Amino acid sequence: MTLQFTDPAAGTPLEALAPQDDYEIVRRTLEFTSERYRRQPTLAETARAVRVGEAHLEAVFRRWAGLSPKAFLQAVTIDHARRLLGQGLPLLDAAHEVGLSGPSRLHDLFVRFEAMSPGAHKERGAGLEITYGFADGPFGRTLVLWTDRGLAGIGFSDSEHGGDEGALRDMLGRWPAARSRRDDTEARLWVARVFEPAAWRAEAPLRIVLIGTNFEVRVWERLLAVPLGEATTYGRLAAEIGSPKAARAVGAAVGRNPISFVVPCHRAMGSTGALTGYHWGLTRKRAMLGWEFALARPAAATRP
DNA sequence: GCTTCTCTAGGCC
DNA sequence: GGCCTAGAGAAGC
Repeated sequence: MTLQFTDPAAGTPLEALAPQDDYEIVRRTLEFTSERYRRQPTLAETARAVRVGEAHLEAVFRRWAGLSPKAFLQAVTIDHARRLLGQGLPLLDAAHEVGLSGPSRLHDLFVRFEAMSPGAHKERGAGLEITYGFADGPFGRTLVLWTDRGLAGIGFSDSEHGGDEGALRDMLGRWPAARSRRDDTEARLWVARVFEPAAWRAEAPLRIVLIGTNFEVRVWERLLAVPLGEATTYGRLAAEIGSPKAARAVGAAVGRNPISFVVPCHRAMGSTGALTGYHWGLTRKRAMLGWEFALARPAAATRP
């Protein structure tokens, strides 16, 4: 399927890959292995539990992440998370314009954000015109919401979250006074733009609108500055926005992030490297981190 | 190592 | 004020 992306800010036609069917196998693999992380199961055991052949499992992972199942699963262990945190991130000084991706972030999803005024937020989305739609993506069935100013929300539909209806209620419920209409065709274009690394280009930044309280928006902006393939902690985020003791409040704000994946709340974890939580399920958080790990280290992907 | 306890900040009603 | 958190660190096992 070939998709033409119509956002004037982003522009080029691109092939949609979105191997959404592979995600189900990846998800089951992650669930199985994280249940028994003490004793890492072999490929054969995993394939049996996921009810696919070993060769198929291998092929799915290579197609989906560009890594062997073994390499992928190593990338989502707690040890690896600790190593990510150990690297540390340079603190940005207060004057630094966070959120806007610089040219140095070659592999990242380039984003230009706009924050919704507190006034507009108080009115619970009154006056907002939201279009939404569902499309398949690499992390399952994806709900996208947008306004004429850019992308406003991303959520996921699965049985744990009440299917399409539950996901929609969750997302639209954040702006109950907004008017909304559905457009699945354009939603497919958004999903292709967001989840296709080839479309991440500095000269065609993704426009997003952050709609939240001042505090929430500050946390989300800071999250946008965490590079792909790296991780941070809630405590570190708190220190970076100038409230070093507010780790818990930061966690709450991160949990309310409306634009999942784009605002990389999956790159935030507890101080021990434990994943601690994710609005759309810990398995999905783990999958996103592993997927990004593969993307950030293409060299490691090809090594046996 | 994991679990429990205590002290938290901030948002929201 | 009171009530929630996708927290953190110490203490105990």
